[in-house]
Amino acid sequence: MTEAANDFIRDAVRRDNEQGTYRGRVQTRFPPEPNGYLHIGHAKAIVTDFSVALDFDGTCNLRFDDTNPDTEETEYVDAIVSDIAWLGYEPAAIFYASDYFEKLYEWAEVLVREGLAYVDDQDGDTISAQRGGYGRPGVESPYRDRSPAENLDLLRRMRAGEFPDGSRVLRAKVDMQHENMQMRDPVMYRIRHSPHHRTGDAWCLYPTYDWAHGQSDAIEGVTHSLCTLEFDSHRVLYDWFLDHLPLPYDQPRQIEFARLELTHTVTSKRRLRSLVDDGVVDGWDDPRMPTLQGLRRRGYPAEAIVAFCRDVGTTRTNSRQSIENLEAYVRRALNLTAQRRMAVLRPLKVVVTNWPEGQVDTFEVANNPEDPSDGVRQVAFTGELWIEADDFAEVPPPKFFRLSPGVEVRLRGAYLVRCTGVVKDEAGEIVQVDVTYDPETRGGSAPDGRKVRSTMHWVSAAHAVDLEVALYDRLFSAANPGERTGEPLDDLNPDSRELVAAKGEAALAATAPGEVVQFERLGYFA
RNA sequence: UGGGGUAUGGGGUAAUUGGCAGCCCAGCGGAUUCUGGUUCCGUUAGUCUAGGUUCGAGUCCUAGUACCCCAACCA
Repeated sequence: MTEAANDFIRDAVRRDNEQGTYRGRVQTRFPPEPNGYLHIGHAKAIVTDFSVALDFDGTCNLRFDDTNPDTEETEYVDAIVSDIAWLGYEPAAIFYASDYFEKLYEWAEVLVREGLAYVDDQDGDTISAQRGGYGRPGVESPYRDRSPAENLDLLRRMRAGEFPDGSRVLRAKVDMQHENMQMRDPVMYRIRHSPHHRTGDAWCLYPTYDWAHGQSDAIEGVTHSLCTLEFDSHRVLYDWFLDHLPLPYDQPRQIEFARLELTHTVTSKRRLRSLVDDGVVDGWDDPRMPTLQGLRRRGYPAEAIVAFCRDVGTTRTNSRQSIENLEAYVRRALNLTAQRRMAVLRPLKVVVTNWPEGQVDTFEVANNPEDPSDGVRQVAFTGELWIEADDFAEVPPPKFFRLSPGVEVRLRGAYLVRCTGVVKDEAGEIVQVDVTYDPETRGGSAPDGRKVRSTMHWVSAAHAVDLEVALYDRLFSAANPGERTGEPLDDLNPDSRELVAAKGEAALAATAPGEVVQFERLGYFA
């Protein structure tokens, strides 16, 4: 055991180990359905599944829950595999529920022979109506008491493709009066003459989640099947199936935990898909999406996401984390590694009135003050600059330390300058600020030791580059060393461009040709 | 309407299982700082309600309240 983290899941595992339930073995799995891209909510499940296994020297598999051919695609499989790798986890093995279709079918025949499953000829609406409701018992299907022999014959013919979609299902024979709706003879197999992304046309019979999941766990030798809270009421059924089957390993245990929700963030695959399908965003990896690929392009380092998921903990309490908390982890990670650049989002022109005509000065600036080993860069200084409009106030409010008439400030890494006047247009808007620089303060410090209250970002007008393009590309490469997006903002739709500019209140520092780095918030949240 | 689950500062999450309610985010105050960043120090604020057991209750008991999940041939 590497870590002594404390939560109810680890407590349960520890207890199992003490009692020898699984002879000390710990095996989990992350079981996504390949019908969409992984999002921040999945990261929580991934971190939980993998870290519990790792903490107890166990293993965690990736298993695709591909039991519904109508919604699943290889594209999603590939994306999920690479997203998990990006987060830094390596599955012990990659499996598919579809690997087990034959075994599942074999086990279904076992239940049929024992009189624990039957073929129902009724349609979905009828079955649903017969199921009853909360506080209302269900009624038994007229086909419920078919003989095992007849059921076996029908099941085989279902598999052989003799019947059309929806005409028959295989149901578990449990209890139509059961207070738990999941136990009222749940459907195990439905007929679906659809090609499957892996098994092609081999099957026209597909297992439901309930019939596939626990059995897949058992086949793989999973010990602790961690899932989210909404499956709590399925646990009785999970156990019921397993109780009646000849399992190759010890019977796995399902443990539920609360999913991760974030404020201002949509984590419903259905709604995310519609954003993609309706063209509201450019794709699943649009930086505005809460998908792992979107967050990655937004500049979130994987380790920040993992640390966040670990620290919010695993509980059975439904809750919603604030996006600010996640961002705090992102900032913490980026602060250590991100190279700084000066940037100006809302430019205001500054003219250095005593600057020698045509002179260009070059300064060497540290890329990252937090990490001196990260090198330096050259930044050009001229007599015509841009500063952030917010950094100037003609009439400074209380506690405003930046530029205003008569006040001296430091232009980061360059010179101390003092404001000598403003230029306004006919409408009275300030269009230019005049300053004088002190040649003795080259590099930003005064020989006489005098202090200034503020240090500001600046950009040489002649040397500045398009922030939007730089911002997007740099954010990506800051989080993914060595890579570039290859598609700067020009390739994004106009809306997203504006959003980047408006919301990228990059705590930025610095601006030098072409680069941006640290930021506080960037993105789009509904 | 029946069953299941969950309640700890503004948002999250701990408490050696009955023994000083701790930590993160946010807020506030201060120090440092060539990023109003970072870092450091300090600080505000909490056990759903009402009873009960106990020397002692977030934890145990009783009765309430609020919220979440379940009636797909989705997962």
